[in-house]
This record gives sequence, C-alpha cells and structure tokens, in this order.
Amino acid sequence: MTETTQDGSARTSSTRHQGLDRDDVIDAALELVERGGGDALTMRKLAAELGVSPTTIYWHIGNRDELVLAVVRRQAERQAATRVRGRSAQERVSSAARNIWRNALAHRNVTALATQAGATTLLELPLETTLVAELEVAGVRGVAARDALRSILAVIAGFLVLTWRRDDVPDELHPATLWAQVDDDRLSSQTLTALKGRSDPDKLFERTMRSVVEGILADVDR
Amino acid sequence: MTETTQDGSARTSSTRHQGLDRDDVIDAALELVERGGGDALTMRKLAAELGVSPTTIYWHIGNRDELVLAVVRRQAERQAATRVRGRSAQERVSSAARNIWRNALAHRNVTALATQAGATTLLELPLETTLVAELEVAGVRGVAARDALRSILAVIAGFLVLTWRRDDVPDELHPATLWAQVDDDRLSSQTLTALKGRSDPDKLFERTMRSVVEGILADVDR
DNA sequence: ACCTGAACACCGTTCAAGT
DNA sequence: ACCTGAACACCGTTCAAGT
Repeated sequence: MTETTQDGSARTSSTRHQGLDRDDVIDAALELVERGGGDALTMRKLAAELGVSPTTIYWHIGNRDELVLAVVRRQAERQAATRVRGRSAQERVSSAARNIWRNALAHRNVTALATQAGATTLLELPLETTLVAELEVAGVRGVAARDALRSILAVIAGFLVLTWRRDDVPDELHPATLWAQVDDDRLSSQTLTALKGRSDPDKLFERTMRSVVEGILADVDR
Repeated sequence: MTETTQDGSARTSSTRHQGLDRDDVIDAALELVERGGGDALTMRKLAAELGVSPTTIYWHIGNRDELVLAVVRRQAERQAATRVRGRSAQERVSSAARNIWRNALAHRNVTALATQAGATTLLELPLETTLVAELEVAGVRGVAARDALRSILAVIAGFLVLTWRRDDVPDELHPATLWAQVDDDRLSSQTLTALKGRSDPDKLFERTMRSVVEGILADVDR
C-alpha cells in the first residue's frame, strides 16, 4: 500500500503520504473548493487527493467545520489589500465597497462556502477595515460607521446571491422563465416584456451602491 | 408490518401508510422544513414521519430536488397576498418591499431552502408582482421597472443573509467578536467600540431601502 | 396503482491498532 | 508523532419484487 499512488498525477511540490502537514491539507482543500465548490470538499475526496487515508485529515485538522474555517482563513490571507481609488469621499467609499464585491466574484466558490459557514466576516475583515477607514475620512464615525458598513455589506451580499443564482439553476426557475408566465392587468406590456430579460448585474450594483452611499453621506451633515 | 406504526403519534388528519397521496407528502415535508430547516428534510426522515418506506416518496414525488420545489410551491400558495400601505409612491413601493422582507423573516426556513435551491422567484412571484405594480403607479416602467425590482430584491436578500447569520453561528465568527480583535490606526476608538456592537436589522433595512427607493424614483423625472 | 426490501455508492466521524 | 482499517450511523437513489 505504501508503493501505489491513486493515480500518476504529481500535484503539489511537496511530498505526499509522509511528511504531510496541516498546511498541505489546507492548501489541497482550498484547491478542491476552487475547482468544484464547497460540495466537492469532502474528507474522503481530500484524503484521496493527498494520497492518504481519511482519518489522517482528522489527525491534522479537527473535523470538517474546522477544515472549512481553515480554508476561509487561508483565502483571507491571500486576499491582498487592494487599492482604493477616487478623490471624493463618495468615490472612495464606493471603490472600497467595489473591491469587496469584485473579490467575491473572482473567488465565488470560497466566498459561497464562507457565506454558508457564516464566516464572511472572517474572510473579508481586512477589506472591511479599509472600507470603514474610508468612511471615517468621509466623516462617518461611531455607530453611524458601523451601520453604514453593515448596510453596504448587505447590498454586496444581496447582489452576490442574485449573481450566483444565474449559473447553476435549471431554466424553469430563472426569473425570466417565471415572468414569462405572468399575466397581470396591473402591469404594462412593456414592463412585462422587460421582466423577461436579464439585468446587467455590474451596472445595477454600481447604481444601487451609489444610492446607498449617498444616503449614508447625506446623514453626516445633520 | 401493516399493523405497527413507528410511534403512537397521530399527526395529520389523513390516514397514513395507505391512501397516502402527493399532497400529504408535500405537507409533511413542509412541516419538517419549518421545524428543522432544510437539512432536516431527508427522504428517510420524511418517510419515517409518514410511516412509510423511503422508496414510497420516490413513487409519489420524483427525487429530492423535485420535492424541494414542490415544498416551495406550496409555501408560495400559502403566502396570501398582503396589503400595500401608504399614500405616496415612496411609501407604497417601500411597503411592498417590506412585505417580502417580513414574509421571509416569518418563514425563514422555507425561504432559506428556496434561496439555496435558487427558487426564490418561485416563492415570491406574487409579492414581486405587487411590488412591480406599485412601481408602475409611481411611473417606473419597462427596463427601469425590471432593474428597480432586481435592485430591491438584492437589498432584501442581503439583509436576510445578514440576519440569518446571527443565530446558528459560533460566537468566534460573529462580527462583534472579530472586530474586537482589530486594532488599526485608521479607525477611531469610538468607531472600533461601535463595531463591537450589533445593529438593529429592521431599522437598518428601512433606512437602506429608503435610499434605494429614493434613487429609483429620482430617475423617473429625467 | 401503490408500496417494500435489499442494495449501491456515497457521506462524517470514532477508535483501536500499527510504526 | 503520524497514519491506517474497520466500523457506525447517516445520506440519495435504483430496481426487482410484492399486493
């Protein structure tokens, strides 16, 4: 059993099956998630990937919940602090918010996993800190800053849910399909037609976020 | 085997183990979800609940995915159309949005299940239609109405994610706990203190939604 | 038409045992 | 210290078989 490896693939640079450490396990787990989503992260698949018995995972990490948290933490480290752009307060706050949004889009599988595990703050804390810093510069402080942050994060989370839904869902559940079956007197035909189409999530995000940030900044002067 | 029932509980008014039909299965499934969340909806538990073998479920409904959709459809029927309040366009649109939000809070388990299955539109279509109708009255039509709807739904979804997270998640993952460990020069001490506290999700929802609806209605006159 | 039992291919997790 | 094998209690799903 010591001689045979599952398949011939030489994946990571590290040796496997002996000298395996916690970091190797987490790296492999993150890779598994990025390739196949959170559902692909099973103890058995991960063990197979590492050429090791499932119980070995339990020795290095605790159980699956702890593994997920470790994966999220690793991704959090990798999310290098991105730069904030813009001159006005409005622009800079929006830019910091957009950074979180774009990052989540770029790493959707890990982000979805974190959301599911209730660990989004763990994942985004550095980026959120930057956002709050920009709010401070804009004069939003204390409880107002906290509420502003939560508000902005809610909008981001909402758009992520909306965007994620598009791919993996059967056609019969798409809004476009369902609206095509609606026939209501209260709605004009032009609106009904529009509802059968798709929105550009990026443009919509920008517009919505602008309204929310404007609302937040408007409260400062009171 | 025909004589013994799992336990002595007489649950629904209908007979069980014979004369069981599709509707009974869906009702029991919905009840299971409302009690224990989506994870509690397993074919085997549902079968046990009905005093029947798991394979029977497959005969009446298809597989688990179809069962979930059936459950969501049933809940959609039950969500009686709620009344829209307010006089101004701003108030009425917000009221229609709030109806969706409140409904989701009241039936969080089914709503979470629907979200997970990508079937929120299936669940909310009647309430969404009412919302669009109010947008029409406010002069928002066609593509603008569609985008406004999606925008508003994103905000609702975001606040749901934010609110759901509060209960079932370990303390070490709560924003309050994580922010307590942050020490960043860019943040004032009063803001750091505030970040350790919780926001009132309802108030925050109202304020954020007001900004978004204002933004939507402001575009009408252009 | 309606339901069961056995079976398959998966899970997470524990525990005694090996080196 | 690090790893394995066997086992337990769960999943969803299929399929031949019973009435």
